[in-house]
Amino acid sequence: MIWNNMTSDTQPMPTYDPALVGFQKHDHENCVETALATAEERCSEEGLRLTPVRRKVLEMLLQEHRALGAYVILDCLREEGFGSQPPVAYRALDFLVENGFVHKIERLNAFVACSHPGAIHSPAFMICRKCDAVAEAQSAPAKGAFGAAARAVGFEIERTVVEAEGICPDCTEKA
Amino acid sequence: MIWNNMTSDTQPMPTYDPALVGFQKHDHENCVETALATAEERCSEEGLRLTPVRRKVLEMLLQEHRALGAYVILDCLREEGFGSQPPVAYRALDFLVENGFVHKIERLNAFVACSHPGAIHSPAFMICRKCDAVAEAQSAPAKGAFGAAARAVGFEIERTVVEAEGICPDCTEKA
DNA sequence: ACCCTCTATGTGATTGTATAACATTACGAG
DNA sequence: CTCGTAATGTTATACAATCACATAGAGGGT
Repeated sequence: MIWNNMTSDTQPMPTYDPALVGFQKHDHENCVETALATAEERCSEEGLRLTPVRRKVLEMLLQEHRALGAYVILDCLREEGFGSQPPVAYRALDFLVENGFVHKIERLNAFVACSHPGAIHSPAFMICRKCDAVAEAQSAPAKGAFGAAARAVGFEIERTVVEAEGICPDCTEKA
Repeated sequence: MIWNNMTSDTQPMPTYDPALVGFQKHDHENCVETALATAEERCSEEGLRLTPVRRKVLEMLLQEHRALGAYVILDCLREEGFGSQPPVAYRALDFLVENGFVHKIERLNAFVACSHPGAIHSPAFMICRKCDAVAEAQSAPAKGAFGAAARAVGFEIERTVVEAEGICPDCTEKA
């Protein structure tokens, strides 16, 4: 169990604890495994093919629990013996995003594993500008004043991007 | 229109009417001039310097009334005799965004002139996926359920990106 | 088994987006 | 005028995304 071992230095570069999701501690080891299992189950149910490349990308994003750029992902794929050209990563990401396993963070041009896959949801994100941690939450922008404005002018909303930038509780504490 | 001043390259003429802002008709000629005048006034009031490059970029974005990529802007600057390297465009855009004259549309990696400069506001956008038209509206995501979720976990929101993708009234009519 | 088709992968090349680093110029305050 | 700062110019490069085309596999139907 990693989740009460804050001093773990196995991850060199980011001063970021993968056991912190949604800015809260959890059993990281377990969550990766169960998420992968769930994904596999859902794919076989719906006739989707969670191929090795796609599975590897999803695993990586679950493992890191933060937003990764496409080229970081590509580097990792290369090291694992997969194709090394950008389309390899982008195609896997396209599949995962289309089927709700992964979200794209537009603000960062990066990708993050979905926190509650399966459930139909329009996600919203909180992005810490200090440590780059990303937490997923729910949003319903079409329900509020913005949705009313859209209806008023006759704009038909299909999808919304909601991303808040700020300081996460962890970085607030440190300051 | 600017796209007629450009060299006869392969840029497709947008099937988009600049007199349609916020998906509604308006006096385009007039709005560009007054917006530029207002910007100049505000700059001299606040000690900001609306230099030739910055002014040109703002004028271009007002003229087009749609989201333009940084390199389209850069091309135009080059033709007007300004520097031709990316930082020239990006620095001007940084200035305009920082001071609220222009917004960045994260979803498109593009920039659009602000519809109500001066007023403090957290903008929200509607982006038509057919014609790429962009309309600006107001949002207050921190007021709703999302804001509550942020407060609950101790995340301090500084800025939010709200962008809705869908079909604008004009394109709905045509279909 | 076979062929067929559709999906997925692999690869090279290219285009678009953005920033780092450093030199130079313009401007204002003292 | 001189100095410090802001703005511009330029080279180079990193990162993001797509195009085009070739190859490999998985499944279905005969």
